[in-house]
Amino acid sequence: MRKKGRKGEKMGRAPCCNKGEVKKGAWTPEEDKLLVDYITKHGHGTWRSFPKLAGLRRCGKSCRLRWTNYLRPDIKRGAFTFEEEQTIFHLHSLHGNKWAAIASRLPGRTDNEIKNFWNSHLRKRIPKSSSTSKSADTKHAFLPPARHMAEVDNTAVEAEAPRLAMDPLLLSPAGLSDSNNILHEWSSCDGDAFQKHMNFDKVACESEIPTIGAMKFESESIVTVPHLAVSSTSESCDQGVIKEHIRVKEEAEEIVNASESQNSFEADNSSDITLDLLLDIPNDGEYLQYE
DNA sequence: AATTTCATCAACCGCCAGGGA
DNA sequence: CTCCCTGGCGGTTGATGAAAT
Repeated sequence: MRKKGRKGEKMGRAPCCNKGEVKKGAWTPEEDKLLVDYITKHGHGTWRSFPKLAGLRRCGKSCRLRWTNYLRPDIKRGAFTFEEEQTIFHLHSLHGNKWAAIASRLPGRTDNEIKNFWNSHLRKRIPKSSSTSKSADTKHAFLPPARHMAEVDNTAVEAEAPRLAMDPLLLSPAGLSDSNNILHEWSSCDGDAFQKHMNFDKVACESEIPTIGAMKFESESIVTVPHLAVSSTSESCDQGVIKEHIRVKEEAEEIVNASESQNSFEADNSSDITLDLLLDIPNDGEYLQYE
């Protein structure tokens, strides 16, 4: 939702500060000291007026960012721990790229830091689209072609919602008009499957890739079905993944069957198709031939 | 040793939501 | 109710150093 410009003003956003007068780029130790000293003594007050008061030739926004991302005393620096990685994966599976929300659950870590860590480290462990999975390097190969929840952020869900709502296999009598509800429901399903597969991954593959749930929309609820997405470096691990995947599919079948018994509006032969859609399994079992 | 490529991360940019006038 | 200001957020960029050639 864009807001209207000011009366009598050209459309377009007014700059937050005079670009000609403010300094940009890396902060110097002197600037850091000025910023910290002032905030320590007076607090930051209004960020817009902060630079002038603190004697800095910086944009207020830049000052805020420098403080919140780097100079704040409670910031924890250094490598992320395994537990933190797990937490990030978990929260990302729930919230998508809501870095601030994720950061709020990781004391001492900033949204910027988490975002960078995700983009430079964790994202690489997520499978690319199934069409490219076969040619992907085997070091970070995934079975089967699965869609990580990381890719199902708000935008994706919103983009998918109309299509899903029109999909006869997934059609819900209640409709899917509100993607926030989808996310909400999704979030409310937090946990067990994810944790289970995190543990599985850890034991079987020493991998930290979480799983996701595939969604099936029912009249008043969403059923989540666990999904495998495992980074693998060994054949034995792949075998384990396949077995686990089969087991998960069986579990999913039970869930789908149970739901279908309450939703007779669906086509009779839809369950298998729906299940495969839920699991993103190619019909020809192509992924099983994966090398 | 020089050059190129890659990875990381601090910082910037533009958009949005919330609140006050 | 509308407009405006501010803080906050997420995506992207660019500087820098490390690794590879």
